[in-house]
Amino acid sequence: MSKDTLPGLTLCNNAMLRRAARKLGQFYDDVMAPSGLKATQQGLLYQIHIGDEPAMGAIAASLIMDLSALGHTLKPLIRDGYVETFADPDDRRIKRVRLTPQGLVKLDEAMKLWHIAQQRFEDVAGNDKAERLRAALDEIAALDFDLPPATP
Amino acid sequence: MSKDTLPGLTLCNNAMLRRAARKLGQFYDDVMAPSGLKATQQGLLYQIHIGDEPAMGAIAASLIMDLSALGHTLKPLIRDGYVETFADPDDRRIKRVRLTPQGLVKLDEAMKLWHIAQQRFEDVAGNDKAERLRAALDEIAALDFDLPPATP
DNA sequence: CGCCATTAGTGGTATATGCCACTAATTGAA
DNA sequence: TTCAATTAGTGGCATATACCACTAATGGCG
Repeated sequence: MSKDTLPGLTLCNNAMLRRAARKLGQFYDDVMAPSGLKATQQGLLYQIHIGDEPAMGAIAASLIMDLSALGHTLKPLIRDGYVETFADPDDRRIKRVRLTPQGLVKLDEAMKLWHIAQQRFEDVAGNDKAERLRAALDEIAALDFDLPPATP
Repeated sequence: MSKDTLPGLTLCNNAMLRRAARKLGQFYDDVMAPSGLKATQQGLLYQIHIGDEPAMGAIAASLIMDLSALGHTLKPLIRDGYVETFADPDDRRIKRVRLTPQGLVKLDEAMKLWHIAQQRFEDVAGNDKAERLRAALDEIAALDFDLPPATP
Protein backbone atom coordinates (compact mmCIF):
# COMPACT_ATOMS: atom_id res chain seq x y z
CA MET A 1 0.00 0.00 0.00
CA SER A 2 1.76 3.11 -1.17
CA LYS A 3 1.61 6.22 0.90
CA ASP A 4 -0.36 8.02 -1.80
CA THR A 5 -3.25 5.63 -1.58
CA LEU A 6 -3.36 5.19 2.17
CA PRO A 7 -6.81 5.74 3.53
CA GLY A 8 -7.36 8.42 6.10
CA LEU A 9 -8.18 7.46 9.61
CA THR A 10 -11.81 7.48 8.54
CA LEU A 11 -11.68 3.72 8.64
CA CYS A 12 -10.90 3.29 12.29
CA ASN A 13 -14.00 3.02 14.41
CA ASN A 14 -12.13 4.00 17.50
CA ALA A 15 -10.38 6.99 15.95
CA MET A 16 -13.61 8.26 14.48
CA LEU A 17 -15.33 7.88 17.79
CA ARG A 18 -12.68 9.83 19.63
CA ARG A 19 -12.60 12.52 17.03
CA ALA A 20 -16.35 12.99 17.18
CA ALA A 21 -16.15 12.94 20.97
CA ARG A 22 -13.60 15.74 20.95
CA LYS A 23 -15.75 17.78 18.62
CA LEU A 24 -18.93 17.28 20.56
CA GLY A 25 -17.17 17.63 23.87
CA GLN A 26 -15.81 20.99 22.90
CA PHE A 27 -19.27 22.13 21.88
CA TYR A 28 -21.08 20.92 24.97
CA ASP A 29 -18.32 22.18 27.26
CA ASP A 30 -18.52 25.52 25.58
CA VAL A 31 -22.24 25.85 26.16
CA MET A 32 -21.93 24.61 29.75
CA ALA A 33 -19.03 26.88 30.59
CA PRO A 34 -21.14 29.56 32.31
CA SER A 35 -22.08 27.00 34.96
CA GLY A 36 -18.46 26.28 35.72
CA LEU A 37 -19.04 22.60 35.03
CA LYS A 38 -17.67 20.50 32.21
CA ALA A 39 -20.15 18.40 30.31
CA THR A 40 -18.61 15.31 31.87
CA GLN A 41 -19.21 16.68 35.33
CA GLN A 42 -22.78 17.59 34.56
CA GLY A 43 -23.29 14.08 33.25
CA LEU A 44 -21.81 12.62 36.38
CA LEU A 45 -23.91 14.79 38.69
CA TYR A 46 -26.96 13.78 36.72
CA GLN A 47 -26.11 10.12 36.92
CA ILE A 48 -25.73 10.42 40.68
CA HIS A 49 -28.96 12.35 40.89
CA ILE A 50 -31.07 9.78 39.08
CA GLY A 51 -29.61 7.00 41.14
CA ASP A 52 -30.69 6.25 44.67
CA GLU A 53 -27.51 7.15 46.49
CA PRO A 54 -25.66 4.87 44.11
CA ALA A 55 -22.51 3.02 45.07
CA MET A 56 -19.37 4.05 43.25
CA GLY A 57 -19.18 0.69 41.56
CA ALA A 58 -22.71 1.06 40.26
CA ILE A 59 -21.99 4.48 38.80
CA ALA A 60 -18.81 3.26 37.19
CA ALA A 61 -20.66 0.34 35.65
CA SER A 62 -23.41 2.57 34.26
CA LEU A 63 -20.92 4.88 32.69
CA ILE A 64 -18.60 2.07 31.56
CA MET A 65 -15.88 3.85 33.43
CA ASP A 66 -12.98 2.49 35.41
CA LEU A 67 -13.77 2.59 39.11
CA SER A 68 -10.58 4.42 39.97
CA ALA A 69 -11.18 6.89 37.16
CA LEU A 70 -14.54 7.62 38.69
CA GLY A 71 -12.90 8.19 42.03
CA HIS A 72 -10.53 10.70 40.51
CA THR A 73 -13.26 12.44 38.55
CA LEU A 74 -15.34 12.75 41.68
CA LYS A 75 -12.64 14.58 43.62
CA PRO A 76 -13.13 18.08 42.17
CA LEU A 77 -16.89 17.75 42.66
CA ILE A 78 -16.42 16.79 46.29
CA ARG A 79 -13.87 19.54 46.77
CA ASP A 80 -16.33 22.06 45.37
CA GLY A 81 -19.08 20.80 47.63
CA TYR A 82 -21.43 19.42 45.00
CA VAL A 83 -21.19 15.82 46.05
CA GLU A 84 -20.63 13.86 49.22
CA THR A 85 -19.95 10.24 49.98
CA PHE A 86 -20.74 7.97 52.86
CA ALA A 87 -20.16 4.35 53.70
CA ASP A 88 -23.01 1.94 53.28
CA PRO A 89 -23.99 0.92 56.81
CA ASP A 90 -24.69 -2.66 55.73
CA ASP A 91 -21.41 -3.15 53.92
CA ARG A 92 -18.68 -0.78 54.83
CA ARG A 93 -16.70 -1.62 51.73
CA ILE A 94 -19.34 0.17 49.69
CA LYS A 95 -19.15 3.92 49.35
CA ARG A 96 -22.35 5.62 48.30
CA VAL A 97 -22.57 8.98 46.62
CA ARG A 98 -25.18 11.72 46.73
CA LEU A 99 -25.55 15.34 45.72
CA THR A 100 -25.35 18.04 48.34
CA PRO A 101 -28.00 20.77 48.30
CA GLN A 102 -25.55 22.99 46.45
CA GLY A 103 -24.91 20.14 44.07
CA LEU A 104 -28.59 19.97 43.31
CA VAL A 105 -28.75 23.69 42.65
CA LYS A 106 -25.70 23.51 40.43
CA LEU A 107 -27.14 20.58 38.54
CA ASP A 108 -30.34 22.51 37.89
CA GLU A 109 -28.31 25.38 36.56
CA ALA A 110 -26.21 23.07 34.40
CA MET A 111 -29.23 21.21 33.06
CA LYS A 112 -30.63 24.43 31.67
CA LEU A 113 -27.46 24.91 29.69
CA TRP A 114 -27.43 21.26 28.73
CA HIS A 115 -30.86 21.61 27.20
CA ILE A 116 -29.58 24.46 25.09
CA ALA A 117 -26.63 22.45 23.84
CA GLN A 118 -28.73 19.37 23.29
CA GLN A 119 -31.38 21.33 21.37
CA ARG A 120 -28.78 23.04 19.26
CA PHE A 121 -27.26 19.69 18.42
CA GLU A 122 -30.62 18.27 17.43
CA ASP A 123 -31.28 21.30 15.28
CA VAL A 124 -27.97 21.11 13.49
CA ALA A 125 -27.77 17.35 13.14
CA GLY A 126 -31.45 16.63 12.69
CA ASN A 127 -33.59 14.77 15.17
CA ASP A 128 -33.61 11.58 13.18
CA LYS A 129 -29.90 11.46 12.83
CA ALA A 130 -29.35 12.27 16.48
CA GLU A 131 -31.77 9.58 17.53
CA ARG A 132 -30.11 6.99 15.33
CA LEU A 133 -26.70 8.04 16.50
CA ARG A 134 -27.60 7.59 20.14
CA ALA A 135 -29.09 4.21 19.40
CA ALA A 136 -25.94 3.14 17.57
CA LEU A 137 -23.73 4.36 20.40
CA ASP A 138 -25.86 2.55 22.92
CA GLU A 139 -25.47 -0.66 20.97
CA ILE A 140 -21.74 -0.24 20.88
CA ALA A 141 -21.62 0.29 24.59
CA ALA A 142 -23.50 -2.98 24.96
CA LEU A 143 -21.26 -5.05 22.71
CA ASP A 144 -19.24 -7.92 24.06
CA PHE A 145 -15.82 -8.21 22.51
CA ASP A 146 -14.68 -11.17 24.50
CA LEU A 147 -13.44 -14.03 22.44
CA PRO A 148 -15.53 -17.06 23.28
CA PRO A 149 -13.28 -19.33 25.32
CA ALA A 150 -12.49 -22.63 23.69
CA THR A 151 -15.27 -24.73 25.14
CA PRO A 152 -13.53 -27.84 26.42
CA MET B 1 -40.24 15.56 36.38
CA SER B 2 -40.09 13.26 39.38
CA LYS B 3 -37.00 11.34 40.10
CA ASP B 4 -38.73 8.07 39.34
CA THR B 5 -39.42 9.04 35.78
CA LEU B 6 -36.14 10.72 34.99
CA PRO B 7 -34.61 9.36 31.83
CA GLY B 8 -31.18 7.83 31.95
CA LEU B 9 -28.32 9.57 30.33
CA THR B 10 -29.27 7.74 27.15
CA LEU B 11 -30.66 10.99 25.89
CA CYS B 12 -27.48 13.01 25.92
CA ASN B 13 -25.59 12.78 22.67
CA ASN B 14 -22.39 13.82 24.30
CA ALA B 15 -22.66 11.43 27.23
CA MET B 16 -23.47 8.54 24.95
CA LEU B 17 -20.55 9.40 22.74
CA ARG B 18 -18.13 9.48 25.64
CA ARG B 19 -19.46 6.28 27.06
CA ALA B 20 -19.08 4.46 23.76
CA ALA B 21 -15.63 5.98 23.39
CA ARG B 22 -14.58 4.60 26.77
CA LYS B 23 -15.88 1.19 25.87
CA LEU B 24 -14.25 1.06 22.49
CA GLY B 25 -11.09 2.69 23.75
CA GLN B 26 -10.69 0.02 26.37
CA PHE B 27 -11.13 -2.67 23.75
CA TYR B 28 -8.74 -1.23 21.19
CA ASP B 29 -6.18 -0.38 23.85
CA ASP B 30 -6.40 -3.88 25.13
CA VAL B 31 -5.70 -5.41 21.76
CA MET B 32 -2.90 -2.95 21.07
CA ALA B 33 -1.28 -3.39 24.43
CA PRO B 34 1.40 -5.85 23.22
CA SER B 35 2.84 -3.08 21.04
CA GLY B 36 3.20 -0.78 24.01
CA LEU B 37 1.14 1.86 22.23
CA LYS B 38 -2.30 3.11 23.13
CA ALA B 39 -4.84 3.23 20.36
CA THR B 40 -4.65 7.00 20.42
CA GLN B 41 -0.91 6.88 19.88
CA GLN B 42 -1.22 4.44 17.02
CA GLY B 43 -3.80 6.72 15.47
CA LEU B 44 -1.52 9.68 15.85
CA LEU B 45 1.48 7.88 14.37
CA TYR B 46 -0.69 6.81 11.48
CA GLN B 47 -1.94 10.30 10.90
CA ILE B 48 1.62 11.57 10.83
CA HIS B 49 2.63 8.75 8.52
CA ILE B 50 -0.02 9.43 5.90
CA GLY B 51 0.75 13.12 5.95
CA ASP B 52 3.71 14.64 4.17
CA GLU B 53 5.69 15.81 7.17
CA PRO B 54 2.57 17.56 8.39
CA ALA B 55 2.68 20.71 10.46
CA MET B 56 1.37 20.41 13.99
CA GLY B 57 -1.53 22.67 13.20
CA ALA B 58 -2.52 20.50 10.25
CA ILE B 59 -2.50 17.37 12.37
CA ALA B 60 -4.51 19.03 15.09
CA ALA B 61 -7.05 20.21 12.54
CA SER B 62 -7.41 16.75 11.01
CA LEU B 63 -7.97 15.19 14.37
CA ILE B 64 -10.14 18.05 15.64
CA MET B 65 -7.77 18.31 18.53
CA ASP B 66 -6.55 21.32 20.41
CA LEU B 67 -3.09 22.29 19.22
CA SER B 68 -1.63 22.31 22.69
CA ALA B 69 -3.22 18.94 23.42
CA LEU B 70 -1.47 17.59 20.38
CA GLY B 71 1.79 18.99 21.64
CA HIS B 72 1.33 17.21 24.94
CA THR B 73 0.28 13.97 23.33
CA LEU B 74 3.30 14.05 21.10
CA LYS B 75 5.76 14.26 23.96
CA PRO B 76 5.81 10.60 24.99
CA LEU B 77 6.19 9.59 21.36
CA ILE B 78 9.14 11.92 20.92
CA ARG B 79 10.64 10.78 24.19
CA ASP B 80 10.38 7.17 23.05
CA GLY B 81 12.01 8.00 19.75
CA TYR B 82 9.09 7.28 17.45
CA VAL B 83 8.61 10.81 16.20
CA GLU B 84 10.74 13.84 15.55
CA THR B 85 9.99 17.44 14.75
CA PHE B 86 11.75 20.13 12.78
CA ALA B 87 11.08 23.72 11.89
CA ASP B 88 9.77 24.48 8.45
CA PRO B 89 12.61 26.28 6.64
CA ASP B 90 10.19 28.61 4.86
CA ASP B 91 8.29 29.65 7.97
CA ARG B 92 10.03 29.08 11.21
CA ARG B 93 6.83 29.38 13.17
CA ILE B 94 5.73 26.09 11.71
CA LYS B 95 6.90 22.86 13.27
CA ARG B 96 6.66 19.79 11.12
CA VAL B 97 6.45 16.24 12.36
CA ARG B 98 7.67 12.95 10.95
CA LEU B 99 8.18 9.37 12.06
CA THR B 100 11.64 8.13 12.86
CA PRO B 101 12.73 4.78 11.43
CA GLN B 102 11.87 3.20 14.76
CA GLY B 103 8.54 4.96 14.65
CA LEU B 104 7.84 3.39 11.29
CA VAL B 105 8.71 -0.05 12.61
CA LYS B 106 6.56 0.47 15.67
CA LEU B 107 3.67 1.69 13.54
CA ASP B 108 3.89 -1.43 11.40
CA GLU B 109 3.76 -3.54 14.50
CA ALA B 110 0.84 -1.58 15.90
CA MET B 111 -1.09 -1.69 12.64
CA LYS B 112 -1.08 -5.46 12.72
CA LEU B 113 -2.75 -5.35 16.10
CA TRP B 114 -5.06 -2.62 14.94
CA HIS B 115 -6.29 -4.82 12.13
CA ILE B 116 -7.12 -7.50 14.66
CA ALA B 117 -9.11 -5.10 16.81
CA GLN B 118 -10.80 -3.55 13.84
CA GLN B 119 -11.74 -6.92 12.39
CA ARG B 120 -13.05 -8.13 15.71
CA PHE B 121 -15.16 -5.02 16.00
CA GLU B 122 -16.58 -5.50 12.55
CA ASP B 123 -17.36 -9.11 13.36
CA VAL B 124 -19.13 -8.31 16.58
CA ALA B 125 -20.93 -5.18 15.45
CA GLY B 126 -21.58 -6.21 11.87
CA ASN B 127 -20.01 -4.57 8.86
CA ASP B 128 -23.09 -2.63 7.95
CA LYS B 129 -23.50 -1.19 11.37
CA ALA B 130 -19.84 -0.32 11.65
CA GLU B 131 -19.89 1.37 8.29
CA ARG B 132 -22.95 3.39 9.19
CA LEU B 133 -21.52 4.30 12.53
CA ARG B 134 -18.35 5.66 11.02
CA ALA B 135 -20.34 7.66 8.53
CA ALA B 136 -22.48 9.12 11.29
CA LEU B 137 -19.43 10.01 13.35
CA ASP B 138 -17.79 11.61 10.36
CA GLU B 139 -20.86 13.75 9.83
CA ILE B 140 -20.82 14.84 13.43
CA ALA B 141 -17.21 15.80 13.19
CA ALA B 142 -18.13 17.95 10.21
CA LEU B 143 -21.04 19.76 11.84
CA ASP B 144 -20.94 23.46 12.44
CA PHE B 145 -22.52 24.48 15.71
CA ASP B 146 -21.86 28.17 15.42
CA LEU B 147 -24.92 30.28 15.80
CA PRO B 148 -25.34 32.31 12.67
CA PRO B 149 -24.40 35.86 13.62
CA ALA B 150 -27.24 38.34 13.39
CA THR B 151 -26.74 39.51 9.84
CA PRO B 152 -26.79 43.31 10.11
C1' DC C 1 -14.16 -20.00 64.85
C1' DG C 2 -10.37 -18.87 61.70
C1' DC C 3 -8.59 -18.35 57.12
C1' DC C 4 -8.63 -17.54 52.25
C1' DA C 5 -10.91 -15.92 48.05
C1' DT C 6 -13.67 -12.15 46.50
C1' DT C 7 -15.31 -7.50 46.37
C1' DA C 8 -15.03 -2.31 46.69
C1' DG C 9 -12.24 1.52 46.79
C1' DT C 10 -7.72 4.23 47.15
C1' DG C 11 -3.40 6.18 45.56
C1' DG C 12 0.17 6.43 42.34
C1' DT C 13 1.58 7.00 37.72
C1' DA C 14 0.84 7.90 32.89
C1' DT C 15 -1.58 9.37 28.89
C1' DA C 16 -5.43 12.35 26.78
C1' DT C 17 -7.29 16.85 26.26
C1' DG C 18 -8.69 21.54 26.89
C1' DC C 19 -8.01 26.56 28.05
C1' DC C 20 -5.20 30.48 28.93
C1' DA C 21 -1.31 33.47 28.88
C1' DC C 22 2.86 34.15 26.57
C1' DT C 23 6.61 34.14 22.89
C1' DA C 24 8.37 34.02 18.29
C1' DA C 25 7.83 34.66 13.45
C1' DT C 26 5.19 36.63 9.64
C1' DT C 27 2.34 39.62 7.32
C1' DG C 28 0.12 43.74 6.11
C1' DA C 29 -0.80 48.42 6.18
C1' DA C 30 0.48 53.33 7.08
C1' DT D 1 10.45 50.59 6.47
C1' DT D 2 8.21 50.14 10.88
C1' DC D 3 4.87 48.69 13.89
C1' DA D 4 0.38 46.61 14.93
C1' DA D 5 -2.29 42.41 14.03
C1' DT D 6 -2.20 37.63 13.04
C1' DT D 7 -0.45 32.93 13.18
C1' DA D 8 1.93 28.76 15.22
C1' DG D 9 3.51 26.69 19.14
C1' DT D 10 4.86 26.25 24.22
C1' DG D 11 4.16 25.70 29.10
C1' DG D 12 1.35 25.69 33.06
C1' DC D 13 -2.66 24.08 35.16
C1' DA D 14 -6.88 21.30 35.51
C1' DT D 15 -9.89 17.60 34.38
C1' DA D 16 -10.71 12.84 32.20
C1' DT D 17 -9.42 8.14 32.23
C1' DA D 18 -6.84 3.85 32.52
C1' DC D 19 -4.04 0.26 34.83
C1' DC D 20 -1.70 -1.62 38.79
C1' DA D 21 -0.60 -2.68 43.42
C1' DC D 22 -2.48 -2.39 47.87
C1' DT D 23 -5.93 -2.22 51.83
C1' DA D 24 -10.23 -2.98 54.05
C1' DA D 25 -14.52 -5.65 54.51
C1' DT D 26 -17.22 -9.63 53.45
C1' DG D 27 -18.45 -14.20 52.77
C1' DG D 28 -17.98 -19.00 52.62
C1' DC D 29 -15.70 -23.30 54.10
C1' DG D 30 -13.51 -26.61 56.81
